[in-house]
Amino acid sequence: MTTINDVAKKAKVSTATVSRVLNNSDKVRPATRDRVSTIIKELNFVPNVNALGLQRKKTKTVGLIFPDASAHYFSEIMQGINRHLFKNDHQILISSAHDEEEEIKTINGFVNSGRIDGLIIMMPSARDYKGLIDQLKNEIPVVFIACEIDAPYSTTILLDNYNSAKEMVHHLSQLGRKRIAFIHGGEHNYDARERHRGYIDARSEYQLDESEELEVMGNFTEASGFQATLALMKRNPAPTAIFAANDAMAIGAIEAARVLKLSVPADLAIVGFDDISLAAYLDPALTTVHVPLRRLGHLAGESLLKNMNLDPAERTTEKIIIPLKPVIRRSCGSEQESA
Amino acid sequence: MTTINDVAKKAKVSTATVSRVLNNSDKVRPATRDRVSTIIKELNFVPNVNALGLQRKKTKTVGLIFPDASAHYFSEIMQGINRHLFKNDHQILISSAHDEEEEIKTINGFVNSGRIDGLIIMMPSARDYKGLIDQLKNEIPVVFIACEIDAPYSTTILLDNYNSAKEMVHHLSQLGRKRIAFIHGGEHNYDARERHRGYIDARSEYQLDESEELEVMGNFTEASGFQATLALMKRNPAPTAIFAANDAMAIGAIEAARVLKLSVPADLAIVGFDDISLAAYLDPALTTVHVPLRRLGHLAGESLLKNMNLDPAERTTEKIIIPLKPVIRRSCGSEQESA
DNA sequence: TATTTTAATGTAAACGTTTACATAACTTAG
DNA sequence: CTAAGTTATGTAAACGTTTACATTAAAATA
Repeated sequence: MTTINDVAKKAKVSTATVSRVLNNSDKVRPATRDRVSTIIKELNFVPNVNALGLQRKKTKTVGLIFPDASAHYFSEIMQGINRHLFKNDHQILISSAHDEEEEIKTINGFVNSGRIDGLIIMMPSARDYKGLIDQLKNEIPVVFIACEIDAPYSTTILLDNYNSAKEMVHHLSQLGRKRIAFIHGGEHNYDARERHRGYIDARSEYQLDESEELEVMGNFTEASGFQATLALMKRNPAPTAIFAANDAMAIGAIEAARVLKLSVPADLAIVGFDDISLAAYLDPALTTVHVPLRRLGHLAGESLLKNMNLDPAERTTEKIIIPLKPVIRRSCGSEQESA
Repeated sequence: MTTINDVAKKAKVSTATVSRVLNNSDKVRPATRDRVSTIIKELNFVPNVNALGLQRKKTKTVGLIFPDASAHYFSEIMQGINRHLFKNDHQILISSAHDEEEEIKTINGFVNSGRIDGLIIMMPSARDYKGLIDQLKNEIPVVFIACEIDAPYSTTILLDNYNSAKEMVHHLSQLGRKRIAFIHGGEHNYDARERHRGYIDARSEYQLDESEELEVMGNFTEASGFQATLALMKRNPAPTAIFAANDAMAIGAIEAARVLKLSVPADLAIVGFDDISLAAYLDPALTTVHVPLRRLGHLAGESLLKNMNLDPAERTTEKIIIPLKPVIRRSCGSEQESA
């Protein structure tokens, strides 16, 4: 590996001068600058990041902590983050942890080792983060994605799950469905809980059937949506619509309806949440809520970078809520069809 | 940020002793060790990675270069890699690049900046990597995933696309389909090309219709599968089966069949490739080829780590080909049904 | 041309670790 | 109790940068 010393020697200047050329700071005589630049290219010299990090206390790297489930969700968001950071010459260090304890350890390591300048935490299952937040406070800027955390001096980006869920239930009720079941995504998932909350509130607001047996727990997989639907259709009276907390479960629900020889949407309306790319290609095309994952990622990257360039004292506590749009297709039994 | 100096001072020892405790190397008197350890915990001291990297010339970090498309594919593989590396206390630095030039620059930066100890390159579209390989040679160990590269002293992990595609075509022909169309995934994608090659060879081997108009180009999206199918069904005579190079396009094909009022599989058999999680929940359930993405990632991580622990001189050129298994469901018109 | 001012370059310390080598503190043996 | 042998600890250089400060070279002025 070639170092700044090799360059300096070959160019017959001091390392200071090479450094100045590299950072095109100060005044360097054009002739010298050219000579040094040529040699840098000649030797394919790239400054050692460890030395840089040590000296500057900045690494141009941001950490990204994510859950080891929900692959689809995750990778889209990450692409959004990455694209923005890449443009701004920053790298991403990723880590996924199983449980909360492991996670806190990881974060601690990231932050205190001088490895990163900023952190994005995507942990829908996060609950008790007291210790963590104290850690972070004033160390480096943090962006939380879909976490229920009141951390001062950080950014939190949330989806407007609650209102969209309400809206979806409202839409179903307008279509005459009064007995709407809900397949939950998991108690420990923030998005799932919010969607559920929207469902519950909408039921009472729009005077729908509020019986408890219309709610069943799933885990965001097709299989769980399938099982949940089989269970739900044994209720008496059976639901006339099913709202699954994500598209995967809705797909399982559609398959279950097929097995039960129920026509969707005639006998049973089914709607999902997420708007995965193939939702439009299902039979029937799935009514769902569109979630702009790439944009979410982009916002996260942008907000983080902005805060990284700010004095700790200037940082603010920010909460960004991304509004979501229902996408009406056939599976809800609606006449209209949107793009 | 607390440093080894703070610890040393507080424990009234030299930094050397603290270092020895940290690396539990050498002999340190138990009493001293305890005292130092206590203070390390007390101060929540984490060694600075930049200083470590500078000194040790190892960063416990591996780079991961991936394409900015194929989110699903990518994130599963990454999870596989991550899980293995996390266990072995290594971090992952990711980067995705748009074009080849940008990519080579990224790799160059990664490698020559002392940022990483190993590199995993996932670039199905990679073609001409001469310059790159020369770069890498003997610098750090590399694993290529789904790249058509003959790089000495590195590991290449490939899917057995070719044989599985052949097998799938064979299966269709056994079911009496003689006019099998193919929806290509993209000329610049290694996996897509290999699947196509398998299709072509199978056609001639099993004496099927070899007309060129049975091949159409797609781009791995549902929409392209949809369009491709509409086009294919205008052929005269029309194909009796469609082999899509991935599941997303197969889903588009199924939707197209629906629009054309064709029954699948009765009028038209449709098969895909990948076995995404919802393939089993489609109507009809999709016959496809299962690709063990997590395992692929795991293998990549394992192989890389192994090579990182080897002397450059001891490294070998390795090529791992992962065999794939067809998953027979309803969409091909087969009687049998597999798990 | 000699002197002052300004611009370019060099020197060396600092960042936070590890580690070879030097030294100090114990043990053990005589 | 001293000398020799161990074992534990300390000192300081090294890793590859940046940068404050010192120095030298060039330009401007008298």
